[in-house]
Amino acid sequence: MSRFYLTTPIYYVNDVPHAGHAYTTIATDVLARWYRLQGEEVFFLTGTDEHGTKIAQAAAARNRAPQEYCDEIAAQFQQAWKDLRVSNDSFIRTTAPAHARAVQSFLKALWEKGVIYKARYQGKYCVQCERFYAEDELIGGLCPDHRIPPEVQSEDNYFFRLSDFRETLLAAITDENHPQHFKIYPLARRNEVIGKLKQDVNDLSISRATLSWGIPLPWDRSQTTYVWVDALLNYLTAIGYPDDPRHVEEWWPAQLHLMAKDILWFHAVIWPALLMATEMKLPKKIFVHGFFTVNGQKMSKSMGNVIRPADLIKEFGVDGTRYLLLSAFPFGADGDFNQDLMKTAYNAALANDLGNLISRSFTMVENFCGAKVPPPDDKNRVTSRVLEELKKVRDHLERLQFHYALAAIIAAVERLNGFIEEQAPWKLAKTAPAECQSVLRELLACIKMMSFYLWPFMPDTAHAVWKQLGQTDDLEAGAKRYFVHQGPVDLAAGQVTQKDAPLFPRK
RNA sequence: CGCGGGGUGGAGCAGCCUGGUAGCUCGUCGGGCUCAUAACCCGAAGGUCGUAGGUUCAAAUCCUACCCCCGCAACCA
Repeated sequence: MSRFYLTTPIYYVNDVPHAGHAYTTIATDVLARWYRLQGEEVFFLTGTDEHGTKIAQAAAARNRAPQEYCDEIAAQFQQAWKDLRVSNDSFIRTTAPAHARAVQSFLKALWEKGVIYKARYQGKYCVQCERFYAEDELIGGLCPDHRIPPEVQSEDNYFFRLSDFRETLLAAITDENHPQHFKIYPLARRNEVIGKLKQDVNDLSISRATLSWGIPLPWDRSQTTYVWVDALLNYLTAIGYPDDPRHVEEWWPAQLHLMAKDILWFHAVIWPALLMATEMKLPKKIFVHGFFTVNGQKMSKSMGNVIRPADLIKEFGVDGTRYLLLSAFPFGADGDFNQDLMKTAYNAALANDLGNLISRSFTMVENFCGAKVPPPDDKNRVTSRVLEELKKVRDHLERLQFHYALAAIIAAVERLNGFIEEQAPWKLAKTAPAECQSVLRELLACIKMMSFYLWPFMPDTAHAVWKQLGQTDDLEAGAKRYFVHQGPVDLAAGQVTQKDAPLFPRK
C-alpha cells in the first residue's frame, strides 16, 4: 500500500468549463480510479483559481462582486466534474479563507529564509488591461488586447530570488541521483525546460501594488500576492499546510501533477524553486499534455467553436465523452477533435464493438441459457487471449498513454466478438447445448473481467455491465480483490442476468 | 537568426528517442454469419513514409539544407 497524491491544475474562473478542462480532469480521474483499484491510497485534487485582475474585471463586467462571481463559476466547475463522474477527493478554491491564511504562512516562511527582496519594477503598463506587458508581448509596441500604446510605469514589488535556484533545478531535473530529482514528461517538454534553464532565469516578482483581488502579503499589506504563487500553493494548502502537518506529511510530495503545456514553466521551475526555498520536498513527476484544435481550428470564444462538456455529454453520453476525449490522440501530443471523426469513433468502438458485444452476449444467455449464468468448467478458449490485451492497460497507464490503454480494451472486445463468431453459440444451442453453455460461460466471465478494466475509464458502463451480469455486490470491491489479491473472476452459476437497452446507441 | 509541433496508402493517426519485413481506425471491394445496435467475423486492393543530399551493410527512423502547414497576442486545458 502506498499513497498517491495527484492533481489537475486549478482552473481559472474567468471562463466556464470547456472541453480542455475536461480533458485534463478526466485523464487525472482515470488515473485516480486506476490506482485506487490497485490498492493505493489516492488523493485526487482539483479546484479553481479565483484571484487576479481578470477575475475582478470579469465580475465587474457582470456587475457582480468578485466573490459572488467566483462562487458561481466554481459551482459550475464542480457540477461539470460531477456530471462527468470525476472522483476528486477534494476541490480547492483559492478564495477559501484557509487557503489565504496558508499562502500567507508560506510567504512568511520565504521571507524569513531571505529569498525575498524589494525592488523597483519598471515596465510598460496598459491602463485598460491594468497590467504590465513584457516587450515581446506587445504587437508593434501596442497592447495586444486594446491596441493602444502602454505607459511606462514603475512600482515597488517584492521579488523571489528564482535565479538562485537555476543550477539546482537543472541538476534536479537532469540528474536521476539528485536528492531532489523530479521527472518531466514527455521528454520533449523536459528538454524545453532544460533549454530555457540553461539560458537565463530572472527573479520573479511575487507581488503587485495595483491589484486588489488577491491575498495581501503578510509583511506588507499594501501589496498583493502574485496570482501564480497563490495558485501553485494550492497543492500544499489543500492537504492541510500548514495547520495539519501530519496530513501534509502523509501526502506530500505529490506523485504527479498533470497539466497542459502552457503552464509547464510554472510547474517545472517556479513551483519547485519555491519548495526548495522553504526546504520542502518536490513533486515526483510532472506530465504535460498538448493542446487540441477543433475541426482544425483553435478553440476560442471569438470563433464561437468552444466545446462545452455538457454538449459532449448530450451528444455521446458521459462515458462516450470520456472515451472520445482520451482516445482521440496520444496524451502528450497536440491533436484535433473533429466532430465527424468523433462520431465515427463512437460508432465503431463503442456502439459496434463494445455495446454490441454486451448486447449480443446477454441476448444469447437469455435465449440459450434461460438468462442464468452457466456453471464453470475451467475451459480457456479465449480468456488468455483477452487477458493478454487487458494486461497491457497497466503499462499504458503507467506511461499515461490513455489512448493505447483504451485501444487495448477495445482489442479485447474484438477478440470476444471473434470468439463468438468462431464458436457460433446459436448453432451449438441446437447441436451441442452443453458446449453452448460452456462457451457462454467463458464469455460472461471475460465480460466480468473486462468490467474491472473498464471502470476507471467508463464507470457508468462498467456498472451497467455489472448489473446485466446480475451482480449485486460492489463492483469496485470486486475489482480491487481481483487486482490486489489476484483474485479469481468468480462468477456464481445460476445468477440471473438482466439484459438491458443498448449501452451506446448508434449515432 | 525568437520558441515549438507537424508533413506516413482515399480520410484521420501510430511508428521515429533505443536504425533492420510500414501498423491501426474509418472508408472501398469480395466472402461468411444471423446471437446482436443494418451490428459481428474473415480476406483483398491501396503507401518510392514532404523535397534534396549525407552517415550506414541497412533509414519513415540518425545528420544537413530546403519547401509547406499549424500553435506560441487575446478568451484558453
